[in-house]
Amino acid sequence: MPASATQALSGPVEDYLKAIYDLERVGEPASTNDIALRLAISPASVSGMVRRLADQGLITHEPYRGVRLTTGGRHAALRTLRRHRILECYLTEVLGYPWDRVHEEAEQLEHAASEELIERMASALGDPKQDPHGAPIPTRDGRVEEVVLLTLSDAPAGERLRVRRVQDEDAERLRYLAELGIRPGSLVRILDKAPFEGPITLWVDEPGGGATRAIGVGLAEQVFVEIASD
Amino acid sequence: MPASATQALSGPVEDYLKAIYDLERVGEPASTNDIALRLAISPASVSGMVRRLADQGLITHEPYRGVRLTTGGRHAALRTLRRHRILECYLTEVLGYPWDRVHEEAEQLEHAASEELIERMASALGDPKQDPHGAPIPTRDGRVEEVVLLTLSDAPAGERLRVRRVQDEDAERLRYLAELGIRPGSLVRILDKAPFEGPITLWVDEPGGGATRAIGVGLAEQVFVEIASD
DNA sequence: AAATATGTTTAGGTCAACCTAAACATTCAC
DNA sequence: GTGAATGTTTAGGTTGACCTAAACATATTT
Repeated sequence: MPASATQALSGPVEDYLKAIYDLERVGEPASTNDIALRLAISPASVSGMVRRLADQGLITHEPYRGVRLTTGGRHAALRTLRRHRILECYLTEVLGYPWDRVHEEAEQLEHAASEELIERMASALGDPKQDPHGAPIPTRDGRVEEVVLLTLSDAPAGERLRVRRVQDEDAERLRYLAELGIRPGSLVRILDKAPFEGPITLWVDEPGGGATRAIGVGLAEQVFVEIASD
Repeated sequence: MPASATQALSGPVEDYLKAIYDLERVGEPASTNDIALRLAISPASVSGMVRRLADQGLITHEPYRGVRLTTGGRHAALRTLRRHRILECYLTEVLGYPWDRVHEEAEQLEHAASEELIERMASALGDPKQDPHGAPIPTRDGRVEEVVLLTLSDAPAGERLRVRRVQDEDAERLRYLAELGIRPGSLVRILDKAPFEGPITLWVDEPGGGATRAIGVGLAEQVFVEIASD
């Protein structure tokens, strides 16, 4: 049974598709365990859901080799992602939500908001291209340009770096990054990388000058940058 | 187990409580069948849910005599009602939703929106007192003034009447009423009530003059009015 | 007071989405 | 190429929210 038109999907199904999309994007096809870990669900439950998704034609599954989105599945995932990110934009820009609490709220609303609502919000915002954490917003017809970015932990020392995107899942982390002045658009320069997974020391440009900061590798892996062109 | 604090309730539970609140408001305690009819659910299913709600201390149930909200249950119902109505206001006033589609969208969102979101919307609107259909919005601490109103089908002929509220469940009905110029705030006068449940002829004041309209009793029962004081 | 109509509940079943514990398959290291 | 570690699936169970069909209780009419 191939996934044909835009049928309504349940909240959990949308969450699985989003997770699979994201895992696939990073590297190999998503494994049962990866999905389980990311959604905080037992591997056994994932096994069951994977079968259902495959039956619905949203994914293909080669046992022990992982799961891939079909075209239909990818479209469904991108629709949900669009909702999520438009909501995040709207909540921060129009309703004044703080950076770190937006993800959680959008997570709930994305399953309930109609296409019409999302499009009304999008127009009110002038069709934003990125969400508040720097993630690209898929278009109505399911296109995204996913740029491959360096993580701050892999970036070279000495160069001027522009922060492009940060992982938005963990509210506390986001609060901390904001405190350090690290958000999409910020300019930073790595001064030193301590060996053995040690802290990274960097210079963060700020309106009134700048500051030296040190962050751990774990946190640096959540920050995506590109080498500043100019 | 009495309902103490503000626990999260499932969507269906919130829908039951809203329905019971509304039925109770009109008259006698809500019967199993009334609830079933209103929610388009089988009476048997309602029986089951009623037991669960009673176990949770949200309602009291005297078999064959009906169901009543407890204080906790009433508060929960009013919280949901507040969400719903704030959402309706926000969707129409800020996002330009048409009158007749707002109810449906709010019905979905009310179960997903956090208290914080609702309060942010409420402040953005300047704490509205009524939703777009004229229904009063409960306050944060669970107060509503429910005014008893006449239906247009019961109202006396000849008097100047002000439309205060219309039932919002049926989108087509709403569209039709809007066409006739009948919405909260409109001024009307009954010219004639045909006998045997016949049509009601009325004069509807409109910006550029007014018009004579005829509507059936069924529709007139959905329109609440008061005698215009001035 | 019996018969009928109406309203309610019980019995038994389904489906989605989870769970744990146990069995099974694959890969990797030695 | 055997054994351990890792990853996946099956078996069996739970919960919420629904269903139909049948049994039961109350109310109404005659």
